[in-house]
Amino acid sequence: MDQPSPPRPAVMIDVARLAGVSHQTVSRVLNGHPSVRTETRERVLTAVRQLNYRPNALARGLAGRRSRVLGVVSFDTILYGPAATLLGVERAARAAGYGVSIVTLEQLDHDGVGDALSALAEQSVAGVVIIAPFTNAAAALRSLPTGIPAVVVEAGTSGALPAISVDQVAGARLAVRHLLELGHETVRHVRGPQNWLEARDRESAWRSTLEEAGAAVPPVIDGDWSARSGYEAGLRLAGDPRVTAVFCANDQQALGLLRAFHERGVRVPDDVSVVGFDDIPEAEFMSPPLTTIRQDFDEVGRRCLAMLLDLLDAPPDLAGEAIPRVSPALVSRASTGPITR
Amino acid sequence: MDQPSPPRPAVMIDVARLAGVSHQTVSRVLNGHPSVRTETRERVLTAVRQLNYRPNALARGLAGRRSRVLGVVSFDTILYGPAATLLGVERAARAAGYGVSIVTLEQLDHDGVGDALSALAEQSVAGVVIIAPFTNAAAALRSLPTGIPAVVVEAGTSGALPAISVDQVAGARLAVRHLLELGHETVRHVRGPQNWLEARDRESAWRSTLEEAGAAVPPVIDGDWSARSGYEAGLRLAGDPRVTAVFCANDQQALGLLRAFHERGVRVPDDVSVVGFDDIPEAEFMSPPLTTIRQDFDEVGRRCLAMLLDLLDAPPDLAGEAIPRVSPALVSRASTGPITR
DNA sequence: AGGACGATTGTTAGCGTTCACAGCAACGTT
DNA sequence: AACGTTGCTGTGAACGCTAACAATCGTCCT
Repeated sequence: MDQPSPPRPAVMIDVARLAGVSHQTVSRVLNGHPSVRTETRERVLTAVRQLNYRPNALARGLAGRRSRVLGVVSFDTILYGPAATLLGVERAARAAGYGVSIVTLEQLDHDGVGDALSALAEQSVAGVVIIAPFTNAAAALRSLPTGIPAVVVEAGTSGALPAISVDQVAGARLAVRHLLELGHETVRHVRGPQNWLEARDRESAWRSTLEEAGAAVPPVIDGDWSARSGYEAGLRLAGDPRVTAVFCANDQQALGLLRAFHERGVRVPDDVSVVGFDDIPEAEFMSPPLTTIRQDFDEVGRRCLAMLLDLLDAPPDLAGEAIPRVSPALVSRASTGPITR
Repeated sequence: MDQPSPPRPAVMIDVARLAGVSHQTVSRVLNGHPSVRTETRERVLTAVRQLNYRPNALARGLAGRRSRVLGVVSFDTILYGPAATLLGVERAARAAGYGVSIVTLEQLDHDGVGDALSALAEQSVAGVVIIAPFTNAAAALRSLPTGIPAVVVEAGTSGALPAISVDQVAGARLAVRHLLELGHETVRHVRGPQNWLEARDRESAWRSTLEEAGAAVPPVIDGDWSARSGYEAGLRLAGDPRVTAVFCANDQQALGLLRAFHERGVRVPDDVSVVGFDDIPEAEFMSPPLTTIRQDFDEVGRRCLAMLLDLLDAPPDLAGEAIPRVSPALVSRASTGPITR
């Protein structure tokens, strides 16, 4: 506050002048180039501090190759999963010194992803993370403009692009096994929207786990991710005395289901056991507390960013790499119990 | 797919050559400058399409004044409010042709905001939206580097910077009045974390509404935004027969409270009425469905962006402007009812 | 001792745009 | 006929930085 700050922020040449060196030397210091005398480096750094100099990212990006900014294509950032993943990615990116530019898709379609991608390309992002796990993703991704390095998060079995995902199949299996082991003869499933890969994975793992166990596979019940869809499923299921266990594709649906059961006098877990998926912070405080499958979205974000950074350094054979999977875990709470009728 | 796409994306000079004009004319066409002959404009646009040219935002930002990218400083993007606001802002920004760069704060402190802001300044964003409604915000904001236009969202009574907010006071008043009108003699309040402006506003409005109505003001109960804190508050309150109405600072807390009441055999709304705040999508499916205060975050996002864009064109007297407030609404559901004991 | 070499620094040229300032017609004015 | 005006277009110089190369110096090797 002593000196009136200049209206125009300092630029590299100002630093150079103050330190008595050329602007290129300043650049070298800032980029950690090895061959700079220690004394010179000190002098430059002092000048930097004195002028409160911050390099201009735009100019950097224009002149150099890469732009210290990553793009993230996301979908419904109010949903817990995408929001948590976005946060994880953003954190990891910031830790690695990258800025993050986001584009939220309005709808899950081919063009949407294409547009988002080219909007990001326009901003010359160094790479992109795609958190848009819908079934047509692969196709849209092939239209990646000018080969920006990209990593897909949460996609199921993709293949075309480097991907990382929570192991949905393992998660669904945990849920179904848990219920079967409690003595339930079979398990109903309220699935998620069919254009989400996660929803498909969870459904097919539910089906195959039942089959493996020799249990009957009852009809699946449709739903989107909303509590409302769970509620509606619950109303339908409440009348059926054969139903003793339900596996919901996410926790919100489970909440709606619990609500419907409560309304209809179906007791949980005495009459019916319920399992969700995600372990949202609220799951523990539902009535009753919800048994669910926990996903570590932060880990997903970290791993995915590590992957992208690798890709930036060495953009090699993107084919055939195994998709790293983060393991989910069963969190057992009061909404599930042994069969009693 | 007919022509092999060139490895290097087209730049302005390529377009110019193809159209047989100078690069400056291309620039003029792209920026909608009036004095370009229609025929020339057509020729340029055709070339643009043919080469699939997209202007480079970095170069644009460097050369021109403003950079078609807005910064957003946010806090806990997993919370419903911030996530919804972020989405609203992002949508509005995209609609206005702006990209969005985000920085999520790890913790709510002065330095955090300062760092976030200078990280964004480094990227030469045209302006920033700050969704970090903590009580020290004003101070931190004054340290805005080099006067980037900024708008604050969700802040309470700020003053230093242009702001927009949901009218927390009106919302809390709606909640308390609703309960009083149902015949409750007074209303307990589970408040939010004290460093959030919203939490303070809701608490003080709760207090003043009670006072205005001549009702006793019982002690406030501490909480953060979490369901857990609501649960703990619920356990404490469940033993007290004088408690007939509770106003929670958000819906998650209300969920926890409902859980605790259910566990302790307190019936809602027969024994105690409960009101939340936010109207998260799950509120309708809690047991019982939650009476709450709905906030229109999308509207907040839109209004706030409009404000910022105004600021970009004319950065005038930022002092003393009244803070536009978005009105919340009461959504009455089964968790509240007339007093019965 | 002559020259090659490594370390350190400076110089020059871009990166892809926009901005400021010319040009250069075709037109009307005095 | 000489001179402003207006409408359209081109030229050169930024913007702030990095990349590639040149320059300088002291040191090491034969």
